[in-house]
Amino acid sequence: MITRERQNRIVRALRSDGAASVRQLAADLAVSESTIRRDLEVLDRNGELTRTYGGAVVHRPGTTVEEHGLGVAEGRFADDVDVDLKRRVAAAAAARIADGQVVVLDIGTTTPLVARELRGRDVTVVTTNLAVLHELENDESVRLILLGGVLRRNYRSLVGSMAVQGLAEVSADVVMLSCTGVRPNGHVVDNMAVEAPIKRAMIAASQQIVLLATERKFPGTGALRLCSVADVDAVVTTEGAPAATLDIARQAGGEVVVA
Amino acid sequence: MITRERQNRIVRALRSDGAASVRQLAADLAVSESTIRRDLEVLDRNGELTRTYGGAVVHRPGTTVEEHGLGVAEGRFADDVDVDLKRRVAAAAAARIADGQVVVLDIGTTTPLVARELRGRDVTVVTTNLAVLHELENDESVRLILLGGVLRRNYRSLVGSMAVQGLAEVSADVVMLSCTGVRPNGHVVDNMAVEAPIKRAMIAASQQIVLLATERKFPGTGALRLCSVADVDAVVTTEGAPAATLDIARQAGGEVVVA
DNA sequence: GACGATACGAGCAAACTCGTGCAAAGCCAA
DNA sequence: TTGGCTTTGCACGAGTTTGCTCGTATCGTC
Repeated sequence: MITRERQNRIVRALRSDGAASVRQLAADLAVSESTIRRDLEVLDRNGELTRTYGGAVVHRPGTTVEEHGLGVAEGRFADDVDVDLKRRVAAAAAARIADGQVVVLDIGTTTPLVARELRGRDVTVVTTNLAVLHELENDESVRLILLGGVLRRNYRSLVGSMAVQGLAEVSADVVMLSCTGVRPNGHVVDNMAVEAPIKRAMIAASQQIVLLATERKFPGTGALRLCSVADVDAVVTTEGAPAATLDIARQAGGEVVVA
Repeated sequence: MITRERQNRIVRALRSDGAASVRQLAADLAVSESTIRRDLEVLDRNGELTRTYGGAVVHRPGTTVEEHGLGVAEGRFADDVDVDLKRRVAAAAAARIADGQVVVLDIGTTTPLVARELRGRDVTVVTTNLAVLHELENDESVRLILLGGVLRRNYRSLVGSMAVQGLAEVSADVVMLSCTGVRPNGHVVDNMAVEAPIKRAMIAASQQIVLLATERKFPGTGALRLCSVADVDAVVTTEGAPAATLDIARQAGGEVVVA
């Protein structure tokens, strides 16, 4: 059997029961326990479940690699490559943040990975992203400001005018912006109507804009224009991103970081 | 059996009964008492329950870091009597809420109990209380609005001007107000400077005020005046509350509910 | 305050689970 | 087919969990 399909079956089995043992899974899928252990290790690293001694449990809904954020938006399960790309982008982005700075972390699945990198750092994080809250809730060193809003459970975020209003009170050093697509003409776009105004307010509240976009976001999808890559101070991306689009940013004086 | 799953079963068993003995749990889960003791120790340390001699009781809901909130204010450990009083107050308060209403839930340890009672109900909840968020995060039927603010980890709440600003956008049917004390002269007081303005804004945003105060809050402590019991539409309390203070509310046309 | 009963935690041996290294099997392209 | 690569199952040393025993601490009762 193909690895990916087996892993999907494991996730489904866990979803239905909430937990499963290595032995049980090995019996159900007719493979050895070693194989199950290897699969569980991968799935754990991708945040799709939480490994326990002797088995695994479903990850607390939507904490890291939300099947919603990724599954809904892109029509498939997060796969190793994508999560890995995001993790590299997140690490590179976090490295740009200096101690004492105020950072706005956007909605999305990449920003919680940035948040994780910021653990233990002396920074202030502003967000509407509950996954970010979850990452930093117990970290005393990070000052965390949660913008208000209506809870959108599927995306683990807060939206609405309250978030925009709250941003009016914020002055940040940098915003880590995520999006659903970057067009060949340099337009940074999103496909969520409720998020777009918040993203625009985040941009307005921040001195510097850092765009987080793995190669998969070129060109991506989405009709709502947030800004242009020419407006951003830095694009953090991966090797596969098209040079032509990145050049638009470079020519406008923006930095391009390939993680 | 998987450790984690067993611990979840223990917590569930406790939630349904409120308390359980080591012997009973060992029999139910078909493991030795030693194992149960070890599990209880872990769960106690995580704040998910409170160990007692011979068994355990549910920790005051809101879990984990919650003991700071009350531990700091009222002494080290969860107090069975107090939790029980709060639970009764919370149930009586929740019973007052009609379907479709908008409810503001204050900071504190009683309001998460109200939130739990509201699970599955068709209501809108407005709060700065992360313990309330935690209770309702996965309940699709409740519409949840989180006010913004700076995370105050010890008290699992959001404070600051952003919360007050956010409340300006809110029009609620009722606020479930908590406090640290109700003076014999009827003054409802609190001892947290950062919370008082938010509580006042909550009152302003709501048509009706319901004060949640177990008998322990009479007279309680605190120097910051929030309002008078004469201003509230209902006081939900317990048997031991002084009649004289409650009469102030009654004479002003307020309802008094003894849970 | 003393006593018997019960509960507690530490220590220990046995059972179980883990991850890794390795060889065989499976797959793909040339 | 061959050759290179990935995946799988097994063996094994290391680490974790479990149930038992035993000395100590706590509870309820006298």
